[in-house]
Amino acid sequence: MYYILVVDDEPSVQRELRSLLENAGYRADIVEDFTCIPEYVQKVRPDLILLDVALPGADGITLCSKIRMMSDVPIIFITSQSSSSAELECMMTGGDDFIEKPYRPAVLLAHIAAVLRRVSGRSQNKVLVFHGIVLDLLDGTIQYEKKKVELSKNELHILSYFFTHKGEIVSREDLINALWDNESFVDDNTLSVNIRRIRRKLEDIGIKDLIQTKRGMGYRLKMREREDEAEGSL
Amino acid sequence: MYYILVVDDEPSVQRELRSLLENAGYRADIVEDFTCIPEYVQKVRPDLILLDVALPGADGITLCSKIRMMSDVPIIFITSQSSSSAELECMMTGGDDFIEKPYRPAVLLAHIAAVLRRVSGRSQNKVLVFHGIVLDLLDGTIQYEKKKVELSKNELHILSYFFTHKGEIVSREDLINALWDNESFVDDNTLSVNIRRIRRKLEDIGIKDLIQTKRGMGYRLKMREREDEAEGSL
DNA sequence: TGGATTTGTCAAAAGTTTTTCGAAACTTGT
DNA sequence: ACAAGTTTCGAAAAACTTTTGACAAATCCA
Repeated sequence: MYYILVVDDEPSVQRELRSLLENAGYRADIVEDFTCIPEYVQKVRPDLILLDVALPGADGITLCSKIRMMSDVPIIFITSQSSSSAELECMMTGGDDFIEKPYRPAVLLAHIAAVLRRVSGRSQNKVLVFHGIVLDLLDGTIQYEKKKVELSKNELHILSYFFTHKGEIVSREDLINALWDNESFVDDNTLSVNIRRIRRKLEDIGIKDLIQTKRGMGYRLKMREREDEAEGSL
Repeated sequence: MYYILVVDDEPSVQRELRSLLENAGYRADIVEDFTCIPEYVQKVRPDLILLDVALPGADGITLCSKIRMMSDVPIIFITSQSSSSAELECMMTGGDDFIEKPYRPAVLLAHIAAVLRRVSGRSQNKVLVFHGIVLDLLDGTIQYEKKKVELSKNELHILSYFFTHKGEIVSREDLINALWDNESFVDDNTLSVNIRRIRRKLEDIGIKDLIQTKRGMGYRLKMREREDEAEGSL
């Protein structure tokens, strides 16, 4: 799970970014004490920094160059006043990307994912997120609030099917077709057992009742009341 | 000297970009035959691609995804009509950056430099590091805390594949393709044996459980869990 | 050429995951 | 409350994948 540091002074932006990032499966942290950010960065070692260009007291560009003296962490600048000379300065100071407000949340996430992809040595990030539950397709794991379990091939396959059909009722038949592509005549019960094993693993990490059964129809990922449209990262 | 491929159909833009890039110390090359760009990229191996989103015949986004199927080269999109959904699509398809026309030349150069700075760390690096384990590609050795072993060709190849796909599940098939690029029909078990030999050597220098097997899916470099309380040493 | 190293193959063993089975638990309609 | 149909559950068998050791083939290097 990637750890992103947000450096911005406006409370509304802070909240907005935090929820956006966390819903996209990142761990987000807000810094407010701008004076000792470079030291802080060195201490907590984030995977990426979102840095507001205009900060009260210190400006983002000097901050960036100070951070650069001690760390190579990727930095994405965020700015409200779009000026190409500001952009130039940001990029020359060691910034990795530059995004203007207002931005579409999904676009910001896409840029973050692109930078992280380059830096991490991982290829494309393939993560599906649902209510803070992070299903990592490359990794074959599912994570919820710091707890993580390994998934087997079937389990991963089933869960990814659910995560790409959030909230829909998925019929047993659909699942069976998705898993056992050709007709290999699996007992209908086989699916039940696979579901049960998934549910057990989910409980191990504190998720219960995620997969609901709709008797006679199939299964469904539980929709929670708090329904914010979070765009997943790539 | 970095080698940049420009994919754009307008002669004026071509000239402009060529002179801009060459004056900045890059080697620039213009492609016009859009149909076989992926193959061309694979052949000439540029360090970066500037890709116009709107091309006659083929669009930049499909082109990008085709290139991505065979190469990890950084791609910067250039567009004349600024649309956030186009930007989103570009970034999700594997693009590294997105720049709108009209741009200030210096800004474009700054973005190019930023992307190259990130990538150069990877392609030019002759050593790959992971959790204090140092894989020396030139030397053909792997080292961990003063202890070092020599690796054979296969072993080096496999390990470097893992080290460039940290934490991902790498399928046996991928590994086999990476090692025996032409179809020489190696026994599937051959890979297992090579893995075992690597594991044995790793154990000799005190590394155990680095290569995990995900049954039915492949292998994976063990990712360290991020510790929550960052114990910084200032 | 000859010896050492690396690489590929085989078949048996070890280990996991997946499937199957029957019984229990649950829903729904009458 | 009962019957009929679904779904869950635990345990054991089955199926499958990977590991292992031994050996042969291929390659490398003096």
